[in-house]
Amino acid sequence: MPAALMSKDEVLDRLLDAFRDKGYEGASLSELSAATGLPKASLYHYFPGGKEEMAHHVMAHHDQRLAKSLFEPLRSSETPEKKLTAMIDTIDAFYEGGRKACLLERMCTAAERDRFRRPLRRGFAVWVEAVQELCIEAGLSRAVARTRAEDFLVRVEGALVMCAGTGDYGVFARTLKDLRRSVLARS
Amino acid sequence: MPAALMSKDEVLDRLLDAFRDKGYEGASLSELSAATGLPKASLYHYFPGGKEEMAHHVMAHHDQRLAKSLFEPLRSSETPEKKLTAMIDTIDAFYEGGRKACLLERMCTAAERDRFRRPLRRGFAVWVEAVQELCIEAGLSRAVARTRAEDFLVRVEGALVMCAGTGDYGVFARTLKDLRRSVLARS
DNA sequence: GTCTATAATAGGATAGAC
DNA sequence: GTCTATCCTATTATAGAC
Repeated sequence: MPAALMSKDEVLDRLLDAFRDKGYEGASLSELSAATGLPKASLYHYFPGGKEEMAHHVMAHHDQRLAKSLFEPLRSSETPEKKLTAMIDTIDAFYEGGRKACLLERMCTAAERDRFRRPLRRGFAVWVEAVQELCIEAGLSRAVARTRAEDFLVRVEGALVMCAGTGDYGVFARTLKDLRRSVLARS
Repeated sequence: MPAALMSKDEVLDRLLDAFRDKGYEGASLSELSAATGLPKASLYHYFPGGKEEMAHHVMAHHDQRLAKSLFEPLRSSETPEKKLTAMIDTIDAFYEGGRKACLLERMCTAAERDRFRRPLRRGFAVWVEAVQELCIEAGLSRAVARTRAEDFLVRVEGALVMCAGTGDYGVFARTLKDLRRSVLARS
């Protein structure tokens, strides 16, 4: 990628930041250029398909990051409770307490969302399945685990929307706090 | 507004639809023109401030609609349980079972969101307060009612995001079903 | 491989006839 | 009040020098 000044991951990190801050249509090539420090023509050199290709690569990069920071720790030999705690801590950090938006949410509310249907479905599905497995491990039935996992995502995404709309980040903190105690609970 | 061919409310309804479908940056003037049947110049005649003014009027119109369909019924003399049921039925219809997006969510994830901070805060606040009052009426403490109400909004918004991302509208149905029984519950 | 300069197009906004 | 025709700017995208 950029000679050796910046790694591919570094570039993708910055594009990810730009997309999740501004959204797909909101992130202009000028901003993507500024965010990466690369002139537009250089971006096109790496991503001949333009903005759409950048977004696809960013989504794949996002998958990687979640896989490493969120899902990999779930495969450890800790108790489900400890793994849940770790996951929620990571989520809190990743979204900076509700101050940063979710890439998936930004992409699925984009006017061009149809072009990203596959990676979006996949992105949500992978996450839901990870939480579901954790619930199963904690002794919940497959069906209950599934709805718990979907509800988990619903509340994280919803809390991020509320924070963006109101500026009250306490909602995110309280949502995570409640999820810590409710996700794996019996009954 | 348009001579007498279309009422102001009709125009605003169509603009509302366009904005909540495409988002603020995604809804181009050409699309807004097509959605209303009015040429761009006519739109500028009614909204001299352009797209930003249109969005502000649409948000005010949205407030009106929610006030009438969601909040007004809450002032009836029915039981809180019945009023909650009515509210959730209305929500289900308004979002077409999760197939239609929320205007507030679309606007607060817009790149230009700063220009709509006031109406966004207000839009969320009015809604939260309405649900909070309902919870208080049902016998919950002010503090509990507040978190219940915020959680209500969090889950509605989150379910809409999940539906948009996955195409699985069962999530919205299940979320509403769960809210019907949990929002006013004691404990 | 990298960047300056520029083309092509779409978007927001207006002029001015009717 | 309404619409056709047009302007200006920003945006995506590319050519081509180095």
